[in-house]
Amino acid sequence: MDWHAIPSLSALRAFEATARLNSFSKAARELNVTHAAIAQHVRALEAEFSETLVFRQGRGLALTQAGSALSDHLQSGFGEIAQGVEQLRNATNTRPLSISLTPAFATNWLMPRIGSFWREHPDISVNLNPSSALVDLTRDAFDMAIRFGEGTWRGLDAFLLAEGDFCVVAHPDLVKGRRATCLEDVADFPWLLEGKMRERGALLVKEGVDFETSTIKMFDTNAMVFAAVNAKLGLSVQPYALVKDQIDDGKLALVCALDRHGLGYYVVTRPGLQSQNLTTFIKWLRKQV
Amino acid sequence: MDWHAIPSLSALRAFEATARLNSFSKAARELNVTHAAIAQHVRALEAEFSETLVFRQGRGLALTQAGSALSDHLQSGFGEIAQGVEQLRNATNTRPLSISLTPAFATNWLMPRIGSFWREHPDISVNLNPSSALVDLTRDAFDMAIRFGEGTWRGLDAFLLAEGDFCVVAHPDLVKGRRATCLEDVADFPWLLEGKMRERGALLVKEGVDFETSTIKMFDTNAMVFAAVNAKLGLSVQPYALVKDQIDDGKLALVCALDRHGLGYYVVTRPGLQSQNLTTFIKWLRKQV
DNA sequence: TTTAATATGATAGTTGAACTTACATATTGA
DNA sequence: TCAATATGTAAGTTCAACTATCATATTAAA
Repeated sequence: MDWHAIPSLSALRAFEATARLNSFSKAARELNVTHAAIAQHVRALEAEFSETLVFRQGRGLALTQAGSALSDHLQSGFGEIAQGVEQLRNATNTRPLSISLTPAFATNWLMPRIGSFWREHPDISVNLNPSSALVDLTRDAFDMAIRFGEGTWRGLDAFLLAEGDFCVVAHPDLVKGRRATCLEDVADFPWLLEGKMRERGALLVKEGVDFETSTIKMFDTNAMVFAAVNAKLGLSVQPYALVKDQIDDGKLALVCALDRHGLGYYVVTRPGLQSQNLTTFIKWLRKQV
Repeated sequence: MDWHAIPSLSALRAFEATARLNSFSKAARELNVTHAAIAQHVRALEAEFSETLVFRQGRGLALTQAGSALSDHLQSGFGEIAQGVEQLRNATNTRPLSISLTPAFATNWLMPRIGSFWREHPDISVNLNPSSALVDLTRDAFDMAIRFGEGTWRGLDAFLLAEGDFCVVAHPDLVKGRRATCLEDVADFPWLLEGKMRERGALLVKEGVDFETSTIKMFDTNAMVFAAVNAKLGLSVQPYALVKDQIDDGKLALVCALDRHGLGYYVVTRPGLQSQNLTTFIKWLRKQV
């Protein structure tokens, strides 16, 4: 593309409208300017090409051969551009919201609630991508992510969705008949830990748990830890937000809460303007907490 | 075409270059502006669409899916426009010069000289359209006309190419042995007149010719008048410019010159800029007189 | 023919989109 | 760690684009 060969795009736009409507005045009304602006542009084009493009015919204008030829190309070219712009606008409004989140948060927090969003906004489709891997919102075309952390991600906006305070939980049957309100009460139960989550182990050490004398069972995923807890195999450390629902329902027993440590689940977005659909979804999210 | 749906064309142009070159800096150099100007345009587009179009990748930039889709349309659209502009520029420089002139001037003045123009400018083709009818330079797509008259045509530029002084000519054989330097000397010869040219008859009356006592032969075209003169049938009134060459060659005899009356052959053009080829042709014309 | 409505023609004056300047920050390769 | 080369951002400037205005041209209806 040699941009030097192309005269003022505003002038070409003015001429395109003039050619299509056979009138400066009509073109001016379409482009929301005065007829003088249009006429100046068209005269400038004629000077640029040393070629008459339009001439007076009665009340309006008619195209010369040269003007007609140029107009054909302009209509086709600008049409293509308009189409591209149109497609982009449509795509922005109709494509599914793409959201990256951790599998545990998806399973234990979002899935039980997402039905309400779908009922309220049946026209907005949401594409949930559970993955522990960090993603680049821009490169991987996610509109939003829900991440566990301290709330600081370079170059991204984030706000706290749910506190990340950890707690110890067990199956109600397992601790039935026990006081089970502090760690000492359940010191004889095995610990069920996800292999990757070393920080949760460290947290327990800080709470006075002695791994030398405790039984420890490791699992690959948090989903397997939950399955083990439900099988009454032992105790698990989980963010309170993830297990609150099941505790309230009596499906899990809360053994004890651990100290706050400043972590939490954050809604992470790209800075700047957000699509209407994303704004709607985030508003809904805030209503859930 | 709904121009309201299309954002700033300058911004689209900036984005097109950015997308093609994967760099603000390169786009800026191509468009002869600073990188800041390009960046502002692209950011404005992103805000307009609420959609990221480019993101940093190493030293340069990469396109998002949305950016890539838009870029495709823009390249195609702007390409079409560039092509139209290019064709128009080429057409202006390569299409034949189209010139309207009177048949008599073409035959008697221009044709004997045009060979020299073709030799000097073999690349410029000239389309001569002999016609007595007045033409609209713009509507009929003529670059230029040569017309006989007073030099004032509304809305058109004109300059005098050759004086239009009339003279009386005859075949040399016809007036051989006569003094033939004034009208009285040849009062007994017939007048050969073109039917339409009543003003030339009026001119003769003003010169003292008595049509009551003279023989008059009328012809439909000036070419037939010339043929009749060459057949030694009588006298003819012609603009001096048209017969000067033949008088100099001895092919015609000049009987007498008539009074000046302010008419002449004019080069008539549209006001404003002229194509290079037309300028060249007009320059050559002036050299011939 | 006159008048009213609606065009284009032309130009001096105004304005804001586009641009430059300037400095900060980020990435890469030597 | 430094030099080279990007992008990020904001304040300030400028000129292309636009408006306002008046003149002129065309058409249709009175």
